[in-house]
Amino acid sequence: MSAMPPHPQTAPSIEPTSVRRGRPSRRAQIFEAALRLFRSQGFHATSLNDIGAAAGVAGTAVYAHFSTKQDLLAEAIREGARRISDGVERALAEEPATAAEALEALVRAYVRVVLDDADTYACYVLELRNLGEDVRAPFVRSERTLRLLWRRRLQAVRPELSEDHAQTMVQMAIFALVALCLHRQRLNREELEMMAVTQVMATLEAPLSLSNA
Amino acid sequence: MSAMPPHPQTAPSIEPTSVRRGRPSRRAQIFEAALRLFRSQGFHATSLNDIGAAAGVAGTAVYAHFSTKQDLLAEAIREGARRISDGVERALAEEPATAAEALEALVRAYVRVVLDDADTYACYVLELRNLGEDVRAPFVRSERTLRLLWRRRLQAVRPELSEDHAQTMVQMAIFALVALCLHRQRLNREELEMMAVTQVMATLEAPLSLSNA
DNA sequence: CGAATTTCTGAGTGCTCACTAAGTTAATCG
DNA sequence: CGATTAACTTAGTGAGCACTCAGAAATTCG
Repeated sequence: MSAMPPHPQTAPSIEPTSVRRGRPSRRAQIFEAALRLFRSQGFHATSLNDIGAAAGVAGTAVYAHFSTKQDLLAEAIREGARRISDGVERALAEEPATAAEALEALVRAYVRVVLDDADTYACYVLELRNLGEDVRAPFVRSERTLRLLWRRRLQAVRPELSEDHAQTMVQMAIFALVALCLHRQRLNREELEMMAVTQVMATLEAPLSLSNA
Repeated sequence: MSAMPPHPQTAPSIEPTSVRRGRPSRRAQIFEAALRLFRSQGFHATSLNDIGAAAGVAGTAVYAHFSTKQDLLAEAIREGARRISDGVERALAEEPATAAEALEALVRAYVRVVLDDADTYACYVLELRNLGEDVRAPFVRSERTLRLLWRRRLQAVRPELSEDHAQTMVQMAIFALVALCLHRQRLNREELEMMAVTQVMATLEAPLSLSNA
């Protein structure tokens, strides 16, 4: 049915400003510093001076590139949404043979975003509530659409699941991935991706009742 | 070996104040309101006026029961640590027959805390970083001890796992549970406990490499 | 090089918020 | 009931913060 949740806003993407001679522009430096701080300390515990200092400028220099602190967060979250959306879109294009493979493609798409853009994804998940209602709403909607996609693919594999069960399982699965972008893991990228996909798939495919000794 | 991580501080527990005629004391009302707000908005986004209002008093009335806003959070987290600790202690006392049962007892202990004290546990996990270094340190230590316990019990079931793999799996498992205390689920308590234990056990017992089609 | 524009700085400004102080209401108890 | 104490309120206070502004560097470009 629905192809993809639309991007909440057609983002100016990360680089509307002049790209200086080579290396990362100030804007990008500030943006990444902010992401890092938002993830490690949280939005409200991070001041503009903190961000400026981490990017090597005075706090007020941020205003040359972003209109407001919330705008900085909004752009971070927009970026997170974009990456998830892109990843999922690619997963949707795969046309897998079985329902299980379809689900796995989705899981893998998420895992890759989480591992490759840990700061971004952490903000996307944990700091969304700090956006003003108006800015937040479209992201919440697109999140809902994504979770619906997860649920459908899960229910395709396991038709016996109720909506509520599937919903809860999806939430647990997605949150298990959040663990990977909060504290850095000691495993290398390859191992992590493999393992994360496997673990999450195991969660989703587990029978509902205990079957052990 | 080590029986249990010691409670970071011998807490005054929730009720040192006079218990008024029946019903919850003001202190408890304030404490619960704070927990609820800390979970839903985060520590820094919650003002003392918010807390007071939610408890039916003026913001400054909080100071009659708690010395500082941080102290309120500290007590919330202390309570979370205490409940986890108690639950785990009870799980340790079970003397299960197999390693898998031992692991499951641990998982179940966590699930019960998460489901029964959602607000408390959410604060414990997500707001710990907002405590000052000095207050935070003992909690971080006891957390480390608990994760070590998880890892040992997991490795008892699956000796082939490396430390790093086991560590990451434990983090994912624990975080999957956090999903349950953030947004309220529509399933009833019974179903949730059953399902959560099953899902987490499935994660932990899944083979490391993909085995599907 | 010189002018135009962007980037950055440091000194503000006003607001919010944690916390204090002083006085009032409510509860406890002899 | 009257006195003592705890609980609460209203009105502050000071600090920190997001954000503004005017000018200084730095960069771009003719």
